[in-house]
Amino acid sequence: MLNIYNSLTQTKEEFKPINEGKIGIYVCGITTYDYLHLGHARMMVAFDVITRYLRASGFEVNYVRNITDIDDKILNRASENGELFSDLTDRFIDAMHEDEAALAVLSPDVEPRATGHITEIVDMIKVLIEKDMAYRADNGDVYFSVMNFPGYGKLSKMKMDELLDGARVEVGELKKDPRDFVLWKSSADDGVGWDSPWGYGRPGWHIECSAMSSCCLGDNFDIHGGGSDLLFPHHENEVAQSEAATGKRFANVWMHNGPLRVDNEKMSKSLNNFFTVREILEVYDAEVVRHLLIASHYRSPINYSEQSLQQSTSVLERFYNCLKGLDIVSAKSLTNSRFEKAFCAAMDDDFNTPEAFSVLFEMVKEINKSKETDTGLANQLGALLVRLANLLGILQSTPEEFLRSNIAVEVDEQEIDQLIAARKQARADKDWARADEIRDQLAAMKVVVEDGADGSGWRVER
RNA sequence: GGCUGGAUGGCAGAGUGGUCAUGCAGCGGACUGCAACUCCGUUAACGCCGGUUCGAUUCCGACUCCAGCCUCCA
Repeated sequence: MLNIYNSLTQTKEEFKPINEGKIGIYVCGITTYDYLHLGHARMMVAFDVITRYLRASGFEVNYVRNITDIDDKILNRASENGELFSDLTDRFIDAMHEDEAALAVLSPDVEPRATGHITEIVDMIKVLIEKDMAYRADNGDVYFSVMNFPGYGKLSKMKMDELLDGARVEVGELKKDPRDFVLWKSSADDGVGWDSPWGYGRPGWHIECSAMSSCCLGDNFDIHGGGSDLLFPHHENEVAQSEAATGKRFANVWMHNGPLRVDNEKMSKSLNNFFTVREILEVYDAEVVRHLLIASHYRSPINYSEQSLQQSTSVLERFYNCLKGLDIVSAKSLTNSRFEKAFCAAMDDDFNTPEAFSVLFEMVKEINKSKETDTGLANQLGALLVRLANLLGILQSTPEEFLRSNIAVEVDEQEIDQLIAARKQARADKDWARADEIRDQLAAMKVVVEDGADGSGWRVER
């Protein structure tokens, strides 16, 4: 039984798909005017784990994650660069795909772009105007009329009158109510835009997601996800637009991943603690970063720091040390194991990855013990460990690949092999001084020697 | 000010009305020429004040503090 926390009801609920065995999930993707940052990566990895697990649980998943490729920030940036906005977005969409692939994030099934759905957006706005849920302002902007949608605030739990208190006083008389938000923005005739019944313009941010989700998954679908910072106003506005337009319930379940902090502060450019995925991956292994992002529950805040990265490194070293020497390729993965049951029980409980990890660590201990006594069992457990870890998107390298490479360290394998051979001779001669000297030499190269019963192995120090 | 969430051992981080989270670090052993890896054992926590209860870190209420959102934001 799968339980998911629903932001709408603020409780964990037993998950029941609309159509038996099938799940439609829509996640708010990114606005593509710059490289992916760590907060984006957190969202992508969180929903990657979720969709991986849903598929492993037997569901047929249709995972839709949109791309906002028209927006003021995009237009401003393109204008600064002196390039076409579409060239800018194409460039950063490619970069996004590279970055998420590096983090082992599987591609969504559909990646709709706002600019590819202008027709649906315009159609939805037409319906909203017909239903008196939206109106055209004098300058050609179209606004959603919040006071005409009685359910406004049900997702974010914001009260209508309190919103009024908090709303900024708008300059001009375009909006009838300060809480109203834009559906269609008029553009200058020579600017970027599309023709519409209200004049030349471009879509507002919120309406894009309403139109694209309906288009890809239908008016009512199973799960809508995104970062918790999108809950208000973005998701609240989506609910209002979609339900006002269709008269049907929008998403059944709302899932929100928690924020990412850097050294316990909100990540922002002004605090100078802003990290892009690609600059982190120049220094840290992708699996280490990925582990950091799933070591906490998806709804909890994550603190990104040098120390947390170190901890994730230690964790992965423990896993890969355990896997070292196992023959998991030809071993059959255990089925119906108590470990797998415990792992699934954790994941079935609102995707509790920290608890799932604790099961994986129990397996590590069991495997390490079995290595001496029952290699067949160790191999089988190892195969299961890799299979379960795959649902989290980690342990997908071989132990050698992981332990012997480090993006931050250059190693010369030939030289290492020579030194290890020389040390082996010294040890055979019981020339411990010489053996230790060679080990120090290797250590200076960031190489750690590990002596085993069947010879000496090595790994790179992290 | 409003809304939402949180406060767990040295650090990270789950969870539970009474009995073990887990990882890192620490401590004591084993293994090792010495290490590393690994194993065995072990220390250590539930913000504060009340209430419910035989018993609360876990439920209820007050308080304090923290974070996110209320403005573009994953």
